[in-house]
Amino acid sequence: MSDIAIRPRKEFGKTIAADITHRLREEIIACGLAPGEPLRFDVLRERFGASFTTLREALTALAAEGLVDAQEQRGFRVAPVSRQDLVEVTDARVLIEVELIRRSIERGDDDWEIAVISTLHRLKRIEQRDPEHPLRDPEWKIAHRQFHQALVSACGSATLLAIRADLFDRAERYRHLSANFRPRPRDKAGEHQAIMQAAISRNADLAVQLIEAHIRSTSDNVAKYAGHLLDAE
Amino acid sequence: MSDIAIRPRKEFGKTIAADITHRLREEIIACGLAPGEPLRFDVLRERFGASFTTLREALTALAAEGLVDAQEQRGFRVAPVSRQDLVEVTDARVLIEVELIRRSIERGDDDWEIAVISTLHRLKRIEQRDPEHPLRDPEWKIAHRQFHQALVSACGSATLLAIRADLFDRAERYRHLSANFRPRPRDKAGEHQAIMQAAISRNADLAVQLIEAHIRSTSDNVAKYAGHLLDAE
DNA sequence: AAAAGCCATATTTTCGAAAATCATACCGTT
DNA sequence: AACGGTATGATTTTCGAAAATATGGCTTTT
Repeated sequence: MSDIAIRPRKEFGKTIAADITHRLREEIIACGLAPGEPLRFDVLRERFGASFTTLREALTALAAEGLVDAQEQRGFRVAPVSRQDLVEVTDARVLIEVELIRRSIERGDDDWEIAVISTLHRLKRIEQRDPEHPLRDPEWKIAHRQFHQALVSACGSATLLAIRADLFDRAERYRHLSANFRPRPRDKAGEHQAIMQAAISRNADLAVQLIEAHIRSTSDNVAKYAGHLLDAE
Repeated sequence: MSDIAIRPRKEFGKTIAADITHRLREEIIACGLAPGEPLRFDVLRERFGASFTTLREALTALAAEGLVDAQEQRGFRVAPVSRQDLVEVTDARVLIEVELIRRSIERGDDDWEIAVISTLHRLKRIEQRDPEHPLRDPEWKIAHRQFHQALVSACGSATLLAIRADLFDRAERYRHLSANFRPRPRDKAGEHQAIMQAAISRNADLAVQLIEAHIRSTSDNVAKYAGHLLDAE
């Protein structure tokens, strides 16, 4: 009976390094670690309970994803934010997401349609619980991510999906950055619904147009409500 | 006088991990480490003279670039090659490179033009030395990379340039893979010249068309002459 | 003979100490 | 006071031993 409720030191089957990478990623995206903040090993060691080298491995991986900034011989810090970076991430997302939506609409089968519909359904359910502050709900975040993931999942390119995933994470961090200052969410539910319908009805041009507007308006909102955080560096 | 000719254990100002990452990357691209080959720490330790954890950090970084395949609890191996992966890399390169060429042509200033012209000039000079086997010449590889880099350097997006660089490396590995079986290089010099002229004369449509043909014909050549290496896995 | 369990060995993964490097404060000189 | 150099403490980076995990062969059982 002694082993009840002992939290496992890592997820099953994973290395500690992979687990730390995951936890650090989530924390950076959620801005629990502020942009530009130095990531000192003493602090991380205490917070995550891992050794120097394991942490170093995790930070190296996150640096490749663009969430951490590695400064040779001077340690790591959370990747800074800036208007320029926000614009770059947004443009890159549009370029790639538009292409992947087209390919998915062209290639998607029944399973794809089901995935799109069901992930949207779950997202709506969760939104009904707390319509005011969806971003604060971890489940909403997951469901939102999964819906967008489902939309492009039939594109057929693991390579582009991996790139897309990294950009999505970087964009999500910006959303979190502005979440505390944004008066109230716009009608995302309606936008998601429209995107889903365009995709399922195989109207690629419309779906692409809606997705681009969706991405850009999210980005514009960040620039509008978190602008003061993007300039001061 | 005792310190003459002692090779420094690392490049100036860099960490050992960054140095090892660089050397491993070059070796994988050049197929000195074969696709799919297991990367055991004993062997790497001897070959690169670094410790477990330093090597691990390098391998983690290369895994994020798609040159190394990390298998949880079962070590690392050189990323395998396949027809599917070649197609994905090629398509992704076309998508991104086309966009970056357009942006560079639109935004490039005098310095950009000079960089394009001078990197092409150097490339041609090197090609004259050994017109038969350019890929075996390390200087040609560098010059070739720099010419293509110069073409897109004015695009204004560090984010997309970083993605492009990773894809370029992955594609270059496939070129090396087929280099030993390819009878003789096609007229790359002429293609590069035409691309340069289209770019400098700000003919975006033509430049894009030429770049896409350039990338795809290179990929087709790999599939043609290294096909036997892409299926057997 | 095939499958399942078990042990021994090979290999990866993690750790904290030690070395290397950087940042800062101090001191002497101009 | 300003500057340059140097010592000191803080922090990162590297290392090889030790722990954890996987692999392959051997034995036993069905």
